[in-house]
Amino acid sequence: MAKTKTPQAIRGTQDIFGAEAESFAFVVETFERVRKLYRFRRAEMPVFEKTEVFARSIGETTDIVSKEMYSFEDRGGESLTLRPEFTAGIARAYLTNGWQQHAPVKLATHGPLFRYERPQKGRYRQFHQIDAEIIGAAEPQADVELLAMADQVIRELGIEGVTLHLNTLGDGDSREAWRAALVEHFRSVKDELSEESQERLEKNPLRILDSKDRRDQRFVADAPKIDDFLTDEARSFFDAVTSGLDAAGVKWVRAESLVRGLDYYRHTAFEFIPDEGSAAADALGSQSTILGGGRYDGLIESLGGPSTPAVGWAAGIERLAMLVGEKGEEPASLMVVVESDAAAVREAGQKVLNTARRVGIDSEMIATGSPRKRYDKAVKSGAAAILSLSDEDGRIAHRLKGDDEALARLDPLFNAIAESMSASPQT
RNA sequence: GCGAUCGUAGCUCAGUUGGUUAGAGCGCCGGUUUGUGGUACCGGAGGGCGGGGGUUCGAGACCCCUCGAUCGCCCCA
Repeated sequence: MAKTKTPQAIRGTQDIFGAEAESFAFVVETFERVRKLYRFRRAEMPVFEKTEVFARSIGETTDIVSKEMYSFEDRGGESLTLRPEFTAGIARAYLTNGWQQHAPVKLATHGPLFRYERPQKGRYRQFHQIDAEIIGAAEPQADVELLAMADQVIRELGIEGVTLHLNTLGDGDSREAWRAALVEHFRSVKDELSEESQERLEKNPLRILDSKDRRDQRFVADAPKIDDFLTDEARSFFDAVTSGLDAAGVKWVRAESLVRGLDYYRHTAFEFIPDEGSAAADALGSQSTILGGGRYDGLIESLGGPSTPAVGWAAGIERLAMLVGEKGEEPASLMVVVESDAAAVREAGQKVLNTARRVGIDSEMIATGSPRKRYDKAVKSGAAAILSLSDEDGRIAHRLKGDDEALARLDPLFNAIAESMSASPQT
C-alpha cells in the first residue's frame, strides 16, 4: 500500500505545546484577572466578517486591504475576511447589537487573528492577541484607565524593561495641519531621502518619522513637531492624559515621532516598547512593540454609525509569552505507581486516583510498561508525592513517599488509601 | 512581494574534496544489575536523507524547480 503523505500545517501557523503553551496560557490568565480588576466586560466576536467591515474601517486603498488580509469568497460569492484585528469587529458588533445602550462600555477580548504576511520572528499568519477597548467615552480619563490596565497587565506578567511611549496626534484639525507641514518639510529634501521614504511621502508621510534608515533620520530630527500644531483643546486633552498617568503611577516617555498610520486615529497614540539593550529587546528581534493602541474617534462613523469616541489597545500573546520566560509544566502533586499487573492492585490505584482528583489533588497513574521501571519513571517525573502499590504474596503493599508538605496535602486521601489496601489481589 | 541561511531517525545533531548495507546522543520498548529505588550495562524498534527533476559509472552531499522553516526588508491595522 502506498504511504499516504501527511499534510503540512498552513504556512505561518503554529502548533503550541508544553512549556510554550503554558506561557501562552499564563498570559491569557493574567489578562483575564487584571481585566476583571478594571471591570472590563468580556466580549466574543466571530473570527470572520464581511470584508467591508475591515476594508471600510482601514481604508480601501491601503496595502493592508489589498494584500495583507486573509480574504476569500464563501459559497454565495460574498467576500469574507478572517479578522486581522479586533477593533473593527468590535465596532461592528457595537453597532449591530445596540451596545450603545451600555455606553460608555469597557470591553476585553482575546483570540486568534489572521494576516496574510510573510512570517518572521514573533509574527505569524495566525497569531493571537489580548485586546481592550473603551467605546463611547470621549474624556481623557478613559485613556488613562485603559493605559493603567495595560501597564498592570505587563507588570503582573513580570515583564521588565518595557516603557510606555506616548504621543498625541491632536484632533482632526491639528493632525491635518501637521501632516501638511511634514509633507512640505520632507518634499524639500526629497532627493536625499531613502527610496522607501520617497514613496511614503505620497502615501503615508507620517511613517517617515519612524524610518529605520539613517538617510531619513537626519531630517526627522528637525521635522515639524505636532506640538506646534495642536489646538488648545487637543493640548489640554493630552495634558489631562499625561497628568492622569502620573497620578496613576504609570511611567511614560514622550515619543514625538510615534504615529499611527490610519486616518481615523486622533489624540492619544501609544506603544509599550522594550528599552534599548534590555533582555526583552533582544528576545523580540525586529518586531519590538509588545502592546500598541490609541484613540480612534473616527472609526465607528466609517462603519455608518454615529460619531463615537473610542480608545483601545491590543498586544500579541506570542510576543508576551516570549517575555514571560519558561512556565514549565508543574509536576504532579501525586503520582500513583502500580507495580503489579494484578487487577486488584490496579483497581486500588484507580480508587486512590479518583479520590485524589475529587478533592482537588492533581494526580496521575503509571501502570504500563515494564513493572520494574514504573517507579523510576515516577521519580523522574518530579512528582511531589509518590504512592506505589505492589503485590506482596497476595496482599497489596503500599509505600508513600514525599516531603512533609506534600504528604500533608494528601491527608484527605488516607482513608481511601487504607480502604484500597483492604482489598486483596487476585492471582 | 524581495533577500539571506537552512531542511538527515520522535527530538538535538554528525555525516570528510560525491564512492560499498546512512551514524551518535536523548527519548521509546525489552532484558540484566540494583533492590526501596531518579544508577549502570546489554539488546531492540525506528530514517533512506522535505518533494520533484537533472548531472554522474555512482548523490544526503553538485545544479534547477518546488514546498516549508528561520532571520531580515517592505508593511505593520
